[in-house]
Amino acid sequence: MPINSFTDYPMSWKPDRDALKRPLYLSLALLLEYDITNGFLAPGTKLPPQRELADFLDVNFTTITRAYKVCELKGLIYAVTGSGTFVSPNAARSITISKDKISSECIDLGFVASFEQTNPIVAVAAKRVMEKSYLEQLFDYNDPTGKPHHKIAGLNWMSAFGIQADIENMAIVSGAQNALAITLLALFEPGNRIAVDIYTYANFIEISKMFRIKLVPIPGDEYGMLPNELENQCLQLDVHGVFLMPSCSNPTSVMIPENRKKELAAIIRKHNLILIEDDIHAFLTAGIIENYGQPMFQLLPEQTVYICSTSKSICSGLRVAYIVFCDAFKEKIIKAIFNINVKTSSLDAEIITELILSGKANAIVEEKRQLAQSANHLFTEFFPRPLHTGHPLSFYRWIPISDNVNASRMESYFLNKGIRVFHSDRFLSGASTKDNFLRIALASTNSMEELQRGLKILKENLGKNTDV
Amino acid sequence: MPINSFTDYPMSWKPDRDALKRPLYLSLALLLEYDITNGFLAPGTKLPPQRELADFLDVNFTTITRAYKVCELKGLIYAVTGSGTFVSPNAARSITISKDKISSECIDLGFVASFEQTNPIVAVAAKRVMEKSYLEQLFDYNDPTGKPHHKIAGLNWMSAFGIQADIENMAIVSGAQNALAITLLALFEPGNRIAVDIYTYANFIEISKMFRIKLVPIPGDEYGMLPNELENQCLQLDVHGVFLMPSCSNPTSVMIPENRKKELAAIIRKHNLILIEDDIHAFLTAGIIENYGQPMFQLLPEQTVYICSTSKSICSGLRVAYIVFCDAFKEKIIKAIFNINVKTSSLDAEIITELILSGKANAIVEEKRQLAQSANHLFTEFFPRPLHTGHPLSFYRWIPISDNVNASRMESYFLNKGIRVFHSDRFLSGASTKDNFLRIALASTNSMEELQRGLKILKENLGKNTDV
DNA sequence: GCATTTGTTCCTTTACATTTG
DNA sequence: TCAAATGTAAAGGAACAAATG
Repeated sequence: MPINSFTDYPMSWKPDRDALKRPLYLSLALLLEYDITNGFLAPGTKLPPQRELADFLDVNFTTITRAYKVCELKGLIYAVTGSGTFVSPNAARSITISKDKISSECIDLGFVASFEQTNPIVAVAAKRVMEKSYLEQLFDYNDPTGKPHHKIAGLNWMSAFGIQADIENMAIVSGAQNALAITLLALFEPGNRIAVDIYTYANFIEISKMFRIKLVPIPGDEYGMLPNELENQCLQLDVHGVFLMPSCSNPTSVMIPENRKKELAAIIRKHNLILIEDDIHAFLTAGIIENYGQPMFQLLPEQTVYICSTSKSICSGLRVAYIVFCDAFKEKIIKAIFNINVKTSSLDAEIITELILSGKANAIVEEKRQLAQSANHLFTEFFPRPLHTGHPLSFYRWIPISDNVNASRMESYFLNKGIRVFHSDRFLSGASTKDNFLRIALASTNSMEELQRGLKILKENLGKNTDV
Repeated sequence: MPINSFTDYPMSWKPDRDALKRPLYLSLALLLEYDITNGFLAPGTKLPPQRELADFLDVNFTTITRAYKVCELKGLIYAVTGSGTFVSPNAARSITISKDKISSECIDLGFVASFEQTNPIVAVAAKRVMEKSYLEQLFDYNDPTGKPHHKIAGLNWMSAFGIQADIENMAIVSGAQNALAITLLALFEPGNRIAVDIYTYANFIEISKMFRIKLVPIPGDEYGMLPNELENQCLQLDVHGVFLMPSCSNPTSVMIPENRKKELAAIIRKHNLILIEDDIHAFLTAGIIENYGQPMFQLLPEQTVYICSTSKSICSGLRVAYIVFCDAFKEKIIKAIFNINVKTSSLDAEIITELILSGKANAIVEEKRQLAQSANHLFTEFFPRPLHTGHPLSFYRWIPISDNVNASRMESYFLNKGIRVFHSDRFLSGASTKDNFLRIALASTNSMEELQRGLKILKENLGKNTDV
């Protein structure tokens, strides 16, 4: 029975006792989900402590634990022992980022495309593929993990980034996101934990939610995730994996230097984590950036799933990525590939292969690099101060902002001004922070002129958007 | 403390008490998984009852419940209230079916391909696509759910099967299996139950396991799933969905007649299930088979996810399927598409579209139908008696066998004889049965002559494979 | 620095439903 | 027909761990 009085300290959430049906915990979880998705409980709201709410509802406190857990696995709330339970920053909305649904008058500085101006080169390669004597063999079920010459071309391509692997330890999949889905399905289970940067790839956050995998946010500095912070979490929690983009993290554009990679690798090895290394930006880094060494896969080949997509470097529409793994992961990953994809289109893989073998892929990369350089140069003209560290050729920039309205309103405000930008809350893997940033995509406009117009709008309206 | 004596009635599984660590249930689940995957516990073995094992290990019986549940969600075991807990038929091996890993001397009557002899027509269409003025636009991130003209062609294609839908209620995905993965991820949660035929599509069983979705086997007859059996299960359990292939079930080749569809639809409506309708064989049925009416989607548009792959009908290597859904499912499905695929290759979709709009897709279908007719005709020459009912143009046949050795040994036996066939155990959604069948693929050989050789080997060796 | 607050984990208790004989 | 066997589901209890003040 209730023993406290709640009149003096009203609880942030008072579910209707009479609305509860058996099973109590599910009924309660549904009520909570309803109130969050309908905006009655704003992001960041502290929910009543388990024992207090249990007292109020006259149930055992572990019933509240269960109800809260259902919502936590859906990503609606998060809990911190000692502090309380809070509504997630992105609880009420999907943060999935895609090219869909944006008005044509709007300049897109949100979604990160890949300087699509290079696609005429792809068209030429596609036409050359049509002359192949074995063209028809690209249209059947054979070679579900990739034809041997596709795989060899992939290994060849990745060797420039420092990857040494055998044809037996790789497969062709349909893009980096597809590779992440496959990896999570193959090697993780619902309830497993993966360590990530505090700000990380939004679609990785979303797919983790969908697979009921918990993310453990690890603080970082200008050189990336902090090894001792990772170690702390591993000592406290049962962490199964870690997700990193060492060549150029998304969204922060942080590049992890070699010594930091080694420190992180030591922790990852010590705690036997599975490292998911998304190296989609390798082509902007390996052989380009001074002192760049090698992917972390080479440091931890037995514990790493290395993902190398060609979407950003070669062609975004063909959906081809390479996934590299050790023998221990092989069977599980290939099974997941069969169950999610059956196979990746051999035609798409053939065109990518043609581009690689003919050297045109390198020409594309060179052109994209120059476009990236120009775009970054343009960006620094608008935002000259050293607002950030990060990769000099990044396809996006990460800027701190003083505006402190909520993320949705911020994004809407800029949409109304004619540009789409993404607020840092979209990329939050855990609790809200005081800091606010914007991620500005540089690779998605049709021209530098359009990018310039977009950046102008951004600069003119930054800082004007502050609540009380 | 233990109160019974176990010497007289030895338990089928006696885990080592001292090997248990805390948490007990996880430790126990791991032991069980190890003993099953390493063959110490054969498929079909009855495990000790929860209370008996609890007594033996001196723990509470719900601790056993939890340990068993972990293994059940992994598909290793299944439990029947009142009867006991049993090792699953396919616990120790992956039943995922793919084109991978088969020696080249072997005639493949296992994996169901799609009479790949029609692929030269696809090659011609691919070349024509290269002449399109908008070719380059097929290589970017745009239109992640499909370009409008791709979708319109898809609706056009499906209209021949009786589908009426709006362009807003469909998307292009990368094949039927991909569509199933997307549907399960979008609309179901771990622990949910989906009703299926006792024998069902093996890769659906596998992906359900991976997503921790429980399958509820429903008995059927020559006209498909029995409505009253479905109703019974819905009354007893919380069933969330049902998976059907009404045009031609895999592996049984059963075609559901119109009145049965209506009866099933009534139950599905009454219990508000989500129907997953895999209509990959529509092209062999709609407009071909007498008295064929329409897909179940048209009976239950608000509750059905309709999946129409072009892999079997047009081209297997291009990985294009259409997925049709109501408004209520739309947001979730599109989010799942973004998180698993980002998008499907627009080039692949364009080639399929070209084939459809030029009428060549119909020519391919006509050729495949004729090949299917020849193959079925050949089959009946070898197996003349009415061994089965089922679709007359099916790409595979389902035959009862008297041989009663276990599934793996049976398949190995035939592999040694030079043909690959699949035993019915691969397709079991639940408990083992006394009956044994083989699924014989007719659409995977390079020629009718090769099929004939394969069927000859099959016939010569059937029935010779019986233990004791 | 330690008591308090708060969340986590897992085992136990209780009630119940189905199958079998 | 009904009791026994067997599995299922939810909620309670107890011990623990982290963060707070």
